[in-house]
Amino acid sequence: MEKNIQAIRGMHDVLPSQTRHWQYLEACVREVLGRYGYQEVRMPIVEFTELFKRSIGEVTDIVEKEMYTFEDRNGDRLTLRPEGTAGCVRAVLEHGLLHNQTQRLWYQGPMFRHERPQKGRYRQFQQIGVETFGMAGPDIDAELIFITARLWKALGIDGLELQLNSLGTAEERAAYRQELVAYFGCHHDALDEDSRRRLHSNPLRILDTKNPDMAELVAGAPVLADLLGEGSRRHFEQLQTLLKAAGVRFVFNPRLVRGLDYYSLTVFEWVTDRLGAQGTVCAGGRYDSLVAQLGGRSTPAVGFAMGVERLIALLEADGRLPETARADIYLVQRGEAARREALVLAERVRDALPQLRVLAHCGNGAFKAQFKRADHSGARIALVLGEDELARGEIGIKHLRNKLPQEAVAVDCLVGRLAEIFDKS
RNA sequence: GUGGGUAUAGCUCAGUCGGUAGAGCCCCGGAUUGUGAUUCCGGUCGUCGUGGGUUCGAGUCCCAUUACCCACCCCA
Repeated sequence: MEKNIQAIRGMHDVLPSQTRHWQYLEACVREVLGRYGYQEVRMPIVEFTELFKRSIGEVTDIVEKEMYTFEDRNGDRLTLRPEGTAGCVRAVLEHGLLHNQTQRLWYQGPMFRHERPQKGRYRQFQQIGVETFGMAGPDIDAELIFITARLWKALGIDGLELQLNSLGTAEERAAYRQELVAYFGCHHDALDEDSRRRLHSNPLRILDTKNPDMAELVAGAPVLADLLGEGSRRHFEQLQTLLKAAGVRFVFNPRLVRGLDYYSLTVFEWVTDRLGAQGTVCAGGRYDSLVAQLGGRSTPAVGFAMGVERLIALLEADGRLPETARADIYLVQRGEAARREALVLAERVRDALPQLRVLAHCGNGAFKAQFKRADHSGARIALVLGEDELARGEIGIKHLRNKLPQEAVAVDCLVGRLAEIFDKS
C-alpha cells in the first residue's frame, strides 16, 4: 500500500495560527537589534562541508554524526548548515567586511542537525544569531548580553537565568584540557561510559555530568578559573562589573562549557526550567581565534544565538502571544450582479482604507452561511450587498459586535462612513 | 545512536470480559421568503498508524514495523 507523504522527521510546518507568533517575535527582535545599530545579513543555507569541520571542530557531535551532508552533482561535499556562525564568518571574510572596520550583524533562519527529536529539539530549527567582529573588550560582551536582556523584557519573558563562565584563551583552555585528561585518566575506572567517551571528545563536558556517582570525582577535578591568566581574569571581571552596573543579574557557572570548539573567554547561556530537558533558550560567547582559523586576519569576535522554537514555546506557555489577526470587514453578497459588484466595492474600500482587512465572500454560499462566516472571521462589521441594495445604489452595514441597528448608506458615502466607524476604536 | 510511552473522525478524546465504531468541537442543511455568535432539529466525516498471527469473531490479545511524544546523549 502506498504511504502518504509526510514531513521529514523533526521538521515541522508552522501553520497560520502560529505564524502570527513567529512574526511577533521576529518583529520584536528586529526592533531591538535595530536600536543597537545591528544590521541583518542573509547567508546561504548550504555551505561546503569543510567550513563546518574547520570551525565547529572535527570531533564534536555536530560534525561527527549530526550534519546533513551530501554530494553535489559536481562532486562537492556540501552540508546543510548546523549553525550560523561559521557561515557568517565565511561571508564577512569573503566580502572583506572586516577590513579595518568593526561589524555588528545578525541573521535569522533554519539550521539542520540530524538528532533524535524531542521537546525543544528539532532537526530543522530556527535560530536568530548575532555576531560582532573586531572588538576585543568585555564591553561588547556586555552589550550583547544587554541586548538579550532587553529582548526578554520587550517580549515579556521573565524567569530566565543568565549563566556566565570564562573558558580562557585558546592556550589556557588547551592547558586545562590536558590537566583534565590527565586527572580523569588517572581515575579511568571511576568514569562512567559517557565520560570515557568524553575524555577524548570533550573532556570539559565531564564536569557537567548528571551522574551522581561521579560527583565526588568531579568535585576533585582541577578548576579552570585557577589556570586563567591575568588577561583572561581581568576580561571576565570587567564584564561582571559592567553587568552589575547595568543591573543584569547572572550566576557564575564554572561548569558551563560550549559544545563548539571555537569558543574562548566569555561564554554565557540564558536558561529556563520550564522547557523540559532543553532549557537553553539563548547561548553564545567569544570566539577570538575563529576568523584567523578560517583564513582571515586575526580578529576578535563574539556572538550568540537564540532558539526560536524554544522562545515561542515559552511565550505560548505564558499566553504572551497576540491572537491571529482577524478581519475588520466581511462583505456578503447575493445575486449575480451583486457578486460582481461586491468585488469591485471591496477593492475600492481597500484603496481608500488601507489599514483595514477586508474579506470578500467568494463563491456560492447561502446568505445565512455568509453571515456565519462573517461572524467567524472576527470582522466587526458585515457589508451587505444584495439585489435590494444594488437596486437602490446602497450598501448595508451590519454591526456584528454591538447592538447598533443595521444601516444603509449610499455607495458613494460608504468609505466615509467606514472611516468614521473604525476611527472611533 | 540508546531507553520508555503513545497511535480510534479535521481537532480533543471515550470504547468494559474479544462480540456489528462512539461523544464533544468543527463543518453542512433546516426552524415562514435576505441576516451571524445563543437555542432546537437533522446530516457528512473512520483502511481503529501499517503488516502479519491467535480466534467462530480483534479497536481490544501476541509479534513485527513505522510515526509521534518524552528522556539519555548532545545542543539553540
